[in-house]
Amino acid sequence: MQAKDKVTAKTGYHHGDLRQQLVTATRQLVEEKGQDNFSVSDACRKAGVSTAAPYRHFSDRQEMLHAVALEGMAEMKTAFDAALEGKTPCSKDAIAAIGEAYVAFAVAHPGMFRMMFAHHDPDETLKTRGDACYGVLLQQVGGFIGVPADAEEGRAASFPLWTFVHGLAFLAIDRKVEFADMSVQVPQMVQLATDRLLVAKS
Amino acid sequence: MQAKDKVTAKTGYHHGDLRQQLVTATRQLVEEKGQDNFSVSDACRKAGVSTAAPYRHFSDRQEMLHAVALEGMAEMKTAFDAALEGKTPCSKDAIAAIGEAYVAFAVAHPGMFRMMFAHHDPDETLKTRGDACYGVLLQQVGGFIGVPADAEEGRAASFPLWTFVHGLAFLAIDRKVEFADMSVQVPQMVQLATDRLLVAKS
DNA sequence: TAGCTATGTAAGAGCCGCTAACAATGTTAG
DNA sequence: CTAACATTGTTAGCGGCTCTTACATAGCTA
Repeated sequence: MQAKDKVTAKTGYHHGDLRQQLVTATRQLVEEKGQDNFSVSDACRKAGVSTAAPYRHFSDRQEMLHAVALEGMAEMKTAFDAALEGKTPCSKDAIAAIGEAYVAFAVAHPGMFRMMFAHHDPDETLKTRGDACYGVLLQQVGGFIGVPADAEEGRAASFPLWTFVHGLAFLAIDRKVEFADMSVQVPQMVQLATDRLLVAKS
Repeated sequence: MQAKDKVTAKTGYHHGDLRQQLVTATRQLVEEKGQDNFSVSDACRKAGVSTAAPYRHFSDRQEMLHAVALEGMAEMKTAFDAALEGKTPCSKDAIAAIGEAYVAFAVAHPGMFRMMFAHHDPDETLKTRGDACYGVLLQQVGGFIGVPADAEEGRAASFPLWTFVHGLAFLAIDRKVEFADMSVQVPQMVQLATDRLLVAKS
């Protein structure tokens, strides 16, 4: 690979999979430099195409960033499912594991995580994928307290947990708290919050 | 006032208080359009000066945004002090009032609030003012559980509360949760979390 | 009032987002 | 097989942005 950091080499005039390559490039740049300092031109240089090429696949710069948010939300769902493996379903342990995975995901992909939750006006797809993530928690909590996954009672019990790990995630990635050993202290915090906040009746 | 939205009229060649006027303009624009869509040129138009003028007072665009974050952090401290008035010092009620004020501040000034917590590399002043805000909570919690305001035990008891309201604030301003009546439900949530999370021994 | 410092403007370099016109390639109907 | 069309790339360029340089104006002080 001659050019540093090219996402892939171009094979000919047509690219094959430019859209996904641009998403990947955007994602890398967002993590490296933050979404404020990301430029479409940067992504084009990484993908090895002209600066006009992205507009065949995205309506504007914002939509490129949005595509990264979508990708992130899908990956977080996968991370949640993985976190549950080996846990007793609907146990407090399983529920805490989701919270730990949430913060771990944010810390591993801070730029992408921020975009997943930035308020973009009209986006049903992102909301749907977000609901799928939240659904993993709802199901475990519902089972734990003995109500259907979509019951209002389950939502009331789940929301404080989400709120807590969401706050912890942002404090961690914005460096408002310094953990001596994040891989120890974050799970501790999450387990403490789960113990305190998770009760059948809210 | 002829030009729409001018922050103040210019009196002559020299301005008098351009720095503060630019901060105010920046703040207004950040709230209206978000920090991504804020431009130095916009702020100049609002202040009625040339686009080169800000660079006599700020090193770059980022520093203008930073000045807004500083202003916000000072105002949040004031809001905390105001929230404590009429409350029994070091009561659970007082502690919950700080949390409610935290979320209310974020909802009232979402653009500024986001900047107050965006991770900017080397900024001691912002951290100091942030510590002053956190100090209000630490003092109340310390008093509640009966330890000095700077005791490690007080920090351990306060941090989960901060984490929770921080998460609630971001979920609210990013519209990830829709409250039927925010002025009712947010205090309920905060009081619930305070009850559950605030115990003497962590 | 002369000189110094502070703070404004004008002009422009360089980058970016995005568009319009065009070119190369892939696809499909006859 | 080929002509027509759809797709997806390029080149060139407009307008706007950040920030710098050189200069102009105004307030302060000796």
